[in-house]
Amino acid sequence: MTERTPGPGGADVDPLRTVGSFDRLLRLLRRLTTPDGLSLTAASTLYLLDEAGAQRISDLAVAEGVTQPGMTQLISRLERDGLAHRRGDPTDRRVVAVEITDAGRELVAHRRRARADRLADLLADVTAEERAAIVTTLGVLDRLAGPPRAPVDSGSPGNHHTSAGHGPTAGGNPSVTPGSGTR
Amino acid sequence: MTERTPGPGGADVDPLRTVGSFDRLLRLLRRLTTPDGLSLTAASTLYLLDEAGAQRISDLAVAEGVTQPGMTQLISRLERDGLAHRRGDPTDRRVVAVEITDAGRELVAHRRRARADRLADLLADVTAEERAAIVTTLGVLDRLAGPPRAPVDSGSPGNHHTSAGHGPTAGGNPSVTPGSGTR
DNA sequence: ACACTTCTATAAGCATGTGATGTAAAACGG
DNA sequence: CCGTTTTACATCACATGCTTATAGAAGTGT
Repeated sequence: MTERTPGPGGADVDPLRTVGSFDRLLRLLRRLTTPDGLSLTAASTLYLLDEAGAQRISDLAVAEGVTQPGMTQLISRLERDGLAHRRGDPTDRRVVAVEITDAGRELVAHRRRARADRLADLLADVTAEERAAIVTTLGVLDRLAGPPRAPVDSGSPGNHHTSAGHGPTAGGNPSVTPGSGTR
Repeated sequence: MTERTPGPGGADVDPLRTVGSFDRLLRLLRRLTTPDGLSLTAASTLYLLDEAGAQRISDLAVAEGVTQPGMTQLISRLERDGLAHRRGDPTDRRVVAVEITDAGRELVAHRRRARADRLADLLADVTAEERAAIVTTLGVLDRLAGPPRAPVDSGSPGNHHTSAGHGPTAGGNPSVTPGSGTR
């Protein structure tokens, strides 16, 4: 409420100021990582398994943006901890379907609750108006984070990537196949 | 707990839905990590050095939420890469003042620009209304992420107007002294 | 002078990621 | 049907970035 943003059509987010906030956000996020001993990737993977059901390793790797060996190892760790397990696919014996276990589901649920509580706490200090703004912002984030956003060349050339060089999204496509392709 | 039903007929943030968005945000963030080879902590530390000037190692450790040895090592890496350097403090020869170098400053500036550009790109797909909402949200974040600067033990009693009772800051206080871990 | 504290460094270990390779199963081509 | 290629996963060697435990040097108090 302190800052009444100018009306529609006008002024904008000041990128520099925004970047500052972004830094602080990152610092904040780094802190609330894994209250329960799961890495970000591990947690995210578990969530995915919980929501979308069994998945093959390479798909998980793509979804989480890590390499296939990385995902293999992550799954091994999850399996070791009893949160997921491998199940062979009878129709194609190369693939491994990874499933979340009951323990995993429980952990996910617990985490989710804890996080919701925490958020609720934080939101207690926030006015209704601000809350509305947050809801809107989250919607935007959903939009931006949801679809992988078609890469550069597929269509309109007007899309200039400023930081083209080594895209931050460079990791964006770690390419699941390390050895076989590039080279 | 924290049955935060926002009172006066305001728009409500549904914690569960919010948590979902939060997950997606995390996934997004993990991807845009370090386009230029810096870890989150390294980047954050550099920013701090850039903004606040020379700092002693233990202060940096507290500020970044890592242990003192961790910070010592991080500084060694930054030094190795020419982004920061140690400078002895003549008045107290135990301490080491860490300073950012010109190269470090340059990198920070570059990163900041790149990030601003990227943000600008993203914001291109956002309506003015949504932008306003984002600005408001960022303000909230600043408020929430900014002050909690006074963790537990340091100094003045009665200082804790922070989230004393219910420690949502769960992992939040690694504390510079190693011995105090939960576990 | 001596014990105590403070600040940094070093050592050893763990978790998590990468790239290069190995290997079995499936898909293709003749 | 057999050989080659592709696909899907695993394994190995290594790098990073943390952690705890501990050492050691420099201030402080008595």
